[in-house]
Amino acid sequence: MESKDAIAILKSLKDKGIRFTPQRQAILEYLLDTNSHPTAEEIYRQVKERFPGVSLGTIYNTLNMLKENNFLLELDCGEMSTRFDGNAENHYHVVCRNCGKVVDFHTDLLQLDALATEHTGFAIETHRLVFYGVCGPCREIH
Amino acid sequence: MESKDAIAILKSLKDKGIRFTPQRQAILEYLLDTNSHPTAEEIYRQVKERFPGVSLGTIYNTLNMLKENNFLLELDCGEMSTRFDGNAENHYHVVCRNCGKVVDFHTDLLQLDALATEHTGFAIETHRLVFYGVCGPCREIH
DNA sequence: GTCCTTGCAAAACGTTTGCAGTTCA
DNA sequence: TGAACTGCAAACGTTTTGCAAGGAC
Repeated sequence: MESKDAIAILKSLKDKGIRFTPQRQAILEYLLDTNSHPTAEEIYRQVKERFPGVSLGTIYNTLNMLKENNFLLELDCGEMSTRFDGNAENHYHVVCRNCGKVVDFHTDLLQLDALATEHTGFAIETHRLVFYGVCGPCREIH
Repeated sequence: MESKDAIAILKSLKDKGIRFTPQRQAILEYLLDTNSHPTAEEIYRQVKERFPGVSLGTIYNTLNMLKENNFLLELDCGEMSTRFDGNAENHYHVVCRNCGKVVDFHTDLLQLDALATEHTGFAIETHRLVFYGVCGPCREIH
């Protein structure tokens, strides 16, 4: 069902001395299984249902480990708190100013990096693009 | 020297019942005069040199007021803390992964909004685009 | 057996809020 | 005069850190 496999990812990290723990497996499986862009607190609540004793510290520990290894994307969604995206592949986000919903949007805009390099002389490695607006359902209400 | 005038901006806000205070003038003048994308703390330190008694609360108060009135842009620069840009016109940012420098980069990419609307059905109002890479000087060192 | 990871609690961090006194209009 | 604003300090929510116990390899 999942395009990526939590177990495979964790095993691939063993070379770096990163250990496979059931908590990490549960966190990663949840992240790969959802497309809801959860906050750290939401991840904590979900994982706690399978691991009642898990601590928020472990959630942050694992999120930071995954971020450092590029298996996780951290999103800044305007005024909402930080959210996480288990899909670190190239895609963009659209945030509803009214209900806070975050939607993925896949397209290929690699030419933007070349444009930025040309203007600034930086060696551009990546970019982050977020759109803000009002989603379909919220437009009907207002 | 400045393209915008702090006094003119503050006077234009009087209609909304927003008062002109010397602290606000000092904060706005500093923001318009710098292109260094300061953090709230940096703004506080700078303004305190002219107003030794100014409080960090007043800095945040003023920054929020300016944000609400679209005279200020709030930036999320990856792992660094929030930074502010006194130039709220359409432009993009390039962040150096090595030294943290933030550089402006002006270009017109309004067609991106149309692309996002087409893909998602949102009424897109604005977008935020940040590039990450390594700046010229840092490339020479490494 | 080693040392990485865990849970817990306290601390740190950036930002917001409450309040009494002050200032602008 | 009266509402808006100030400085100060306490509170807030999120994230990080310290440490002793536990678990992976």
